[in-house]
Amino acid sequence: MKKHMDPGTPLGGKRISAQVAARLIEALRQGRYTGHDRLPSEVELAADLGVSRTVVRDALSELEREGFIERVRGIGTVVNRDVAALENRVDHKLEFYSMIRAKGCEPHSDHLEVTKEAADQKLAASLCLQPGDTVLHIRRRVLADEIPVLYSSDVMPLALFDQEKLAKMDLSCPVFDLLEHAAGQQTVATVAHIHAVNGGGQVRQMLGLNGGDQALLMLDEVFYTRLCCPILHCHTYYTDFFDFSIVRKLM
Amino acid sequence: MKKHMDPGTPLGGKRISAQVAARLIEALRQGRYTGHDRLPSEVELAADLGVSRTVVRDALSELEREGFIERVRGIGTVVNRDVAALENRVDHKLEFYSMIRAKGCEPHSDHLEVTKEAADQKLAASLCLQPGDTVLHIRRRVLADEIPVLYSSDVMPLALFDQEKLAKMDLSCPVFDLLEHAAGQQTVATVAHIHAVNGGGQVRQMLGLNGGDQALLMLDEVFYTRLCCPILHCHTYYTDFFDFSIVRKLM
DNA sequence: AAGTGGTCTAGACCACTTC
DNA sequence: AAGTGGTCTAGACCACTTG
Repeated sequence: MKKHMDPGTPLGGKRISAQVAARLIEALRQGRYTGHDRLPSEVELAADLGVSRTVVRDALSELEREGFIERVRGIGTVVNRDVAALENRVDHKLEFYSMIRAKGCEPHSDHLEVTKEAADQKLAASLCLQPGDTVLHIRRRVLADEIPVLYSSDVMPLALFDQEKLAKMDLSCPVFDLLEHAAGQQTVATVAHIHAVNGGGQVRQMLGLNGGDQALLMLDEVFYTRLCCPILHCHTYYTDFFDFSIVRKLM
Repeated sequence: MKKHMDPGTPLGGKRISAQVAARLIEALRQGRYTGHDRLPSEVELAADLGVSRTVVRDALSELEREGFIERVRGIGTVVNRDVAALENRVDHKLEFYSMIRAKGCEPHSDHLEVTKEAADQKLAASLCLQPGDTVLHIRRRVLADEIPVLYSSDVMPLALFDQEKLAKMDLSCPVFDLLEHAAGQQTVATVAHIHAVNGGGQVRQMLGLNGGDQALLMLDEVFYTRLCCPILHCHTYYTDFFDFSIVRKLM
């Protein structure tokens, strides 16, 4: 009998179901199956690609989770024509600089403020600290060309960091780089609260909105490591420069 | 040899993996595993519950998709202490009336406006119609006790409906009931765009905000059937009465 | 009756973490 | 070495839709 296919390939490697998923997503983005069209059946895909039906189902589960398709018993796998084209999905990773470049602008940031402060009770609770523990507070604004588009305030437990490494780093880099390189931590999920606000005088001034009546979208967000430990609390104020989208599954 | 467990039970029935998932979620909500605690291992759960590891993994996949847990190779299944307590998750179904009751208020709606209009090009595109096709337009505001908390504008293709059934219905009911009972359609997913706005004079007046400077959260949202057909376009303006949350997976 | 996706079992091997 | 989750195969039967 033929040897089984290699299972358990490393995550960064050539996981078969991920390959299949990526291939299908790419096909969708290029409009191969759009309209009210359907994908080939699971058995057909399995045969075409020379893998088991389970692999195909794993790949399709990925696509379904992301909203690209719906699977209907007795019917088939249906494509959502609109989802593949979405940008800035709040349910995915958001990278300020990429988002700005995607709109044809050149991103940069200024008004950087780095302080070490004592955590108040509320903040301590959200980051699993004791009130009074020291946190690293980084505030900045980000601009697209010369237009201010967001203001952010990031808070991390100072104890997380290797102080020597931290001292050597450029604090104007994304906080995720700080966490990764000076604290050895990665974030994999967040809990965010979404608000529409005016932002108060200082934030509005930073964003050049004093005098106008433009509302701001504010995300109040805690980031977690893969071990579900909260390590970052962000407040981010966005102008209407960005168009955020989200795919909701009504379960 | 022992007979296999019954597979393929109907969706509304007693699907084993869903039972396991529900049971685990309930345990999490009651704080059984919270803290930085872990769930029992997959093999252990499988043995405890008398099912295959696949069933357990299916259930855990569900929990992971919803953000309740993270699964870490070589470590185990870690619980996110904060997610189980979340309310009003934008990545789930939102029911106005339940949300209002959950805050201890009594919901009702008024200022209902029902019209039949011709779809402009933009609207037609979002609902897969021809420009000029007739749409059913329903506007209303919703109050918590006597406080206005949201204003919504819902648009559906008129052709979808059985006109006789529609005529018999109470148009002040949720649009989802109209779609289900007069058009035989259910929505399973949406694509939403999130904006912070002021809302303009009419909306602000409806929400009793003229004079103040409170910003509004606006969701511009298209609803799809399980066959990925767009059947409903909503614009909803929320005051800060609600606190919307979302779990983001950074993939 | 035939074809579709949905669920489940059983068994195997892999990669990662901890001891 | 032992234990964890991750991936894959193979096979079975079920529920739903269509002809």
